[in-house]
Amino acid sequence: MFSKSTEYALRAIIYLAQNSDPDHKIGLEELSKAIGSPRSFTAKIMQKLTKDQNLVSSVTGPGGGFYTNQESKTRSVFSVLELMGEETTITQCVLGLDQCSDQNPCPLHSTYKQIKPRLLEMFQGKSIQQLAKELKNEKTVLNRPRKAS
Amino acid sequence: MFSKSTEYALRAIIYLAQNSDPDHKIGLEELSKAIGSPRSFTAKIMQKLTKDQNLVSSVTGPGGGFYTNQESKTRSVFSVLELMGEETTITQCVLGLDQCSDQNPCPLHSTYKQIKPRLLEMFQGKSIQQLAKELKNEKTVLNRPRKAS
DNA sequence: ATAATTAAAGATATTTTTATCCTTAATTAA
DNA sequence: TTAATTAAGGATAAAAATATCTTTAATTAT
Ligand code: FES
Ligand code: FES
Repeated sequence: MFSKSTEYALRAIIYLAQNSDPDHKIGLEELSKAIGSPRSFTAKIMQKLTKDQNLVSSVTGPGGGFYTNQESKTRSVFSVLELMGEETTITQCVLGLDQCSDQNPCPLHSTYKQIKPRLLEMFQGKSIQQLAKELKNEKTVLNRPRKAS
Repeated sequence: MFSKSTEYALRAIIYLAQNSDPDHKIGLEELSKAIGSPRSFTAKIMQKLTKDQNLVSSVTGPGGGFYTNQESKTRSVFSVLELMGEETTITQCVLGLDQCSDQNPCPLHSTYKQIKPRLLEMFQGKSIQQLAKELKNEKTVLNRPRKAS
């Protein structure tokens, strides 16, 4: 559904929401291993995420790393999608027409019209923190286990 | 949501379902203009679609072109997605984990679990012919109008 | 048979996405 | 102040997606 970059970004920020705070930062090494993403590529994505204030912060040097503060954890999952330029994945026309609207509907529009709001709600209605909590409570995972448990 | 290739494929097959039959074939020129896709690239996609029997047929030479027969029009939109290798776009884990299942759910799984069946139904429950009919009846479009009407 | 038309097939080209590596800058600890 | 650590930034590289062009094969009309 989303690009690898966005998948990594989502996994990374959820991991940080669960495991970091301003007093406990996570290094790139731990982070990329935890979410099962290529280290250097993840570095690039983190640079993008830290560009946007309010989402992910970082500090260089010993003891440094990436972290989320309390406020950033309240941001919606959708805000991550926006930052990664993936709103269109949900909002654009399924057949690729210039705009998805009731004005010039494609043949799939009337059906997609019913699903799109649910997809938006799925991401807009969930905060990063909520996902992190589910991770803790419901035994969900962020990495790619080779064998199912 | 889908790749350009898949978007073109869907638009093409819907156009053919509406405008072609074994006695009235559509040339690449008309087809690519009608759906607003790059001509040569569309040719490649059509080759893929004609490889699968039952979906799109073609004939070379004067009067030749692409067409759909009555049976192929009854196929589901999902069958096109399968042919284009896009089932995973819907079925795979939103966070990119190896598998999307209740076994090793990611933090978004419980929410996506409610939407995924609707997305599948959206494509499995619609035949190509149904979309072509909507195109005719409900004034839907397949190209990219520069100005909304 | 020959010429014209059309898709199939193959070769390339371009762009975007994904990924790695190397150098620099910031921070901390000794 | 020096050395160590860590992310930032820049330069490439590799792979995949998108796109174009040229040649070939099939079919039809003359
Ligand atoms: S116009 Fe195509 S999905 Fe809305
Ligand atoms: S496991 Fe992630 S969406 Fe199902």
